[in-house]
Parts: sequence; C-alpha cells; structure tokens
Amino acid sequence: MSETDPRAAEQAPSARPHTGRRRNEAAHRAILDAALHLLADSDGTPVTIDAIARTAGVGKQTVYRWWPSKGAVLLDALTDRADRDVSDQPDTGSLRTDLRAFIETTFDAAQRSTTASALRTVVREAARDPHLAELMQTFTATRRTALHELLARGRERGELDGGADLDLIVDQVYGLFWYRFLLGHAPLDAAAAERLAATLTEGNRVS
Amino acid sequence: MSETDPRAAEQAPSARPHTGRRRNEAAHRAILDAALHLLADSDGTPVTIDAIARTAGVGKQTVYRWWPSKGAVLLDALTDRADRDVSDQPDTGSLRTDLRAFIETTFDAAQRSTTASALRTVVREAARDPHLAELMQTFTATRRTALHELLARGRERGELDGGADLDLIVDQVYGLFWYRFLLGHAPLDAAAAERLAATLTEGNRVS
DNA sequence: CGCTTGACAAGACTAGCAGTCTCGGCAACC
DNA sequence: GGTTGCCGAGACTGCTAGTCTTGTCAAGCG
Repeated sequence: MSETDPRAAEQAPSARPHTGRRRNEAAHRAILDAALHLLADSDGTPVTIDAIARTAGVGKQTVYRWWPSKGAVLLDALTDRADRDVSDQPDTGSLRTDLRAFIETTFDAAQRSTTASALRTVVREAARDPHLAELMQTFTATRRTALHELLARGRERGELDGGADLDLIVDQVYGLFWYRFLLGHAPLDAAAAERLAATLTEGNRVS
Repeated sequence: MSETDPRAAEQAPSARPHTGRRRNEAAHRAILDAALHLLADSDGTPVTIDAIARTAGVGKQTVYRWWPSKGAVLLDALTDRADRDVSDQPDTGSLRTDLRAFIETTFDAAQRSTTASALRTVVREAARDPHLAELMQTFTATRRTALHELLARGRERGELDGGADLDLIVDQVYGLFWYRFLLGHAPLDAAAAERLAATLTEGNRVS
C-alpha cells in the first residue's frame, strides 16, 4: 500500500531482516502461561501485570514490549486456550437440534474449570477497559456469526418464520448466557439449553 | 432481639437521643445530586469520590460518614431517581399484552437520558466491586419478582404451559435487556419488546 | 575479536483513585 | 462554657497501570 513511498523499501521488514538479540520465545510463552494460570484461579479478582511478570519470571517491560495493555495480555491468554475449544457445528437438518447443540456446547465450553473464572475476570476487566471491550467484541463476533448462520439455514428450510429477527434471537441466546454466566444465580446446563432452544424455535416458527 | 442484654437499653437510640451538631441535610442532598449529575454525563467513565465531594462542596469524610463505599453512594443516587420511575403493571388479562408492556416500560425507563449513562456506569463499577454488585442485585430483585408474578398470572390462566420455566423466561428478558443495554450494538425499542414478548409467549404456550 | 543493535530482568518512578486520618472550626444541647 | 459530634479541607496510605532507567546479555557484522 506504500509503493509510492521511496522509503518503504528501506522500512520493509525484508530490507534489514534483523540485528541485535532475538525475541525470547520462552519468555513469551511464560507470560501467556502465567496469565492463564493466574486467571484460572483468580475467581473474578483482578489480575495485575506485576503478578503476571513475577510469576513468569520476566520484567514488566518485556510484557509491555509485546502487548499494548493488560487487557490485551489477558485476552491473548484466553484466546490461546479458547482456540482449541472451537468446534464446527454439525448440520443435522433440524434447526431445533442444531440450536440445542450449539447452545449446550457454548454453555459447556464457558464453564470448563480452566476457562470459567478466566472468562469472568476478563469480562469484568472489559467493563472498565474500553480497549479490552473492543477486543472482546471481535473475539465473540465469530461465535455470533456462526449462530446467525445456523439460524439462517433453518429459516431457509422453513423452520423459522420468514420475518423472524435473527439478530434478536442471537442476542437472546448470548444475553441469557452472559447474564447467567456472570451473575451465577441459575444454572447453564443441558436442561436450560434444551428449553431455550425450544422456546426460540417454537416462538419464531412459521405462522 | 436483645432484651436479655442489660446494656441494650443504654445503647438504644432513645436512651441518649443526641448531642453535638446535627446532620446537615443540605450536604446530604448535595452529595446525592452531585453523584447523580456526574453519573448522568459520565457515559461509562468511572466517577470518583473526589469529584463528587468537590462538586457537592463537601469534604470527602462527610461522604464516608454516611455511605460505606463509593458504590453505595452511586447506587443511592441512582435509586433516588429510579424510585420515581416505578409504575405498577396493568393486568389486562392477556399475558402477551402485559409482557409486552412490561418489557417496553423497562426498555424505556433504562434509556431515559438522565438514567441511561448513570445505570451503565453503576453496572460497570459493579463488575469490579462485589459489594456494589450485591446491592445492585437487591435493587433489581424487585423488578424480577414483578415480572415473575406477571408470568405466574398468565400461567394460571392457561396462557403458558404448566411446565414452563418462569425463572428462565425472566432471565431471557433481563439477559437480552442487559446485553443490548451494555453493548449498545442493537436497539431496545418497541419493536424488539414486541418480538421478545411474542417469542416468549408463543414458545412457552400450552402444548 | 570487538562493535552495534535490540531484547532482557530488575526495579524506580509517575499518575490516578479508594478509603483513612488529622486538624481546626462550628453548631447543638447540657 | 464545656462536651459531643458534624463539617470542609486536605494530607496520607496502599494499590495498580503504564513508563523510564540501568546494566546485562545474545545475535549478527566486519
């Protein structure tokens, strides 16, 4: 995008590959591992950068050299774990079955012992950190899109009313999920997933 | 509860009514007004106790003499306003109509210009302040109970399935509400209220 | 080998905020 | 006029995010 700039070639990464000491990958991993470990048994209490650096046996500046803010580290640590949990949704041909499976998977993944308190902590931090909130939103967007497509398939098959508001249904799923997940006053179990899927399909079927 | 304790009478408020200077009601009101005013145009950014005290023309210690924490002040200021907004729900005899009205009222009340950012700020603070979170929960409990009773009336009239999970329906309403209210990515308008009420009644009607 | 570059650990430092403490003053009632 | 307790002002502690400094160490280059 900068071919018109004669200095671009000089600044391009290939022009002068690297000099000086190389990045320490062990430190990089140690930071992510420390962050995830601290998040995992933090149970909602904030995790400090000092604690992460100390646990990783690393200087604070090394953390800030590779991440712009505390939130970025936390989210990176979380996605590092969550990426392994993403699974494609099966297409059984029944909206209600697909939806129930999607919701149940979401509930289960969030409540895995290693993930749960990490996720809770990050969301709580995001409530006060606009930058982290934005990162979170792109993080959740993929899941929202997947659900939206699942619903669109069902609507095309005639299992939902043509005028159904898919965005609203998506928000009903994630609204309930976050509400119960963060407050913890009621279960996010298979029964809840089943009932939620039933309500949403029955309440929006072709009239 | 302490009649067996001989010191109870001495410690009872009537034993020694009061000595010393009286509480300054003007300062009390000035603090609440300052808090509400700052909350109203804070748009999510935290409100500091220093700012409240300075705006109210009051010493910080005066704030902490009457409220135990920052969260308590904020919530007190908020409820001071919200109490005037509570209205009884009409019982039209139709669950769907009652539910639609309840949801729409909730949406509207939360989005009143003076309330909206105040509520957003308090909830964001509550994410990091367990004490405030607890206060918030008793604050919202009244509204949740009202909705639950509205649903129970409908179920008794046979408008909902006998096995319907009313707690889940309540959480679906407030889950969606908070989700959209806090993220602000989609509207909380009359159309959304209408569709939500329709989905919930249709999706849980007698089978 | 010696030089330059840049990552590294350690930790001092700044800035902002919640909540506490101290002080001198003032109002109410004895 | 003395005691009690509220008041405004502001210093102070403790905690945390993020920056800056210092001295060191590793990687390539000539």
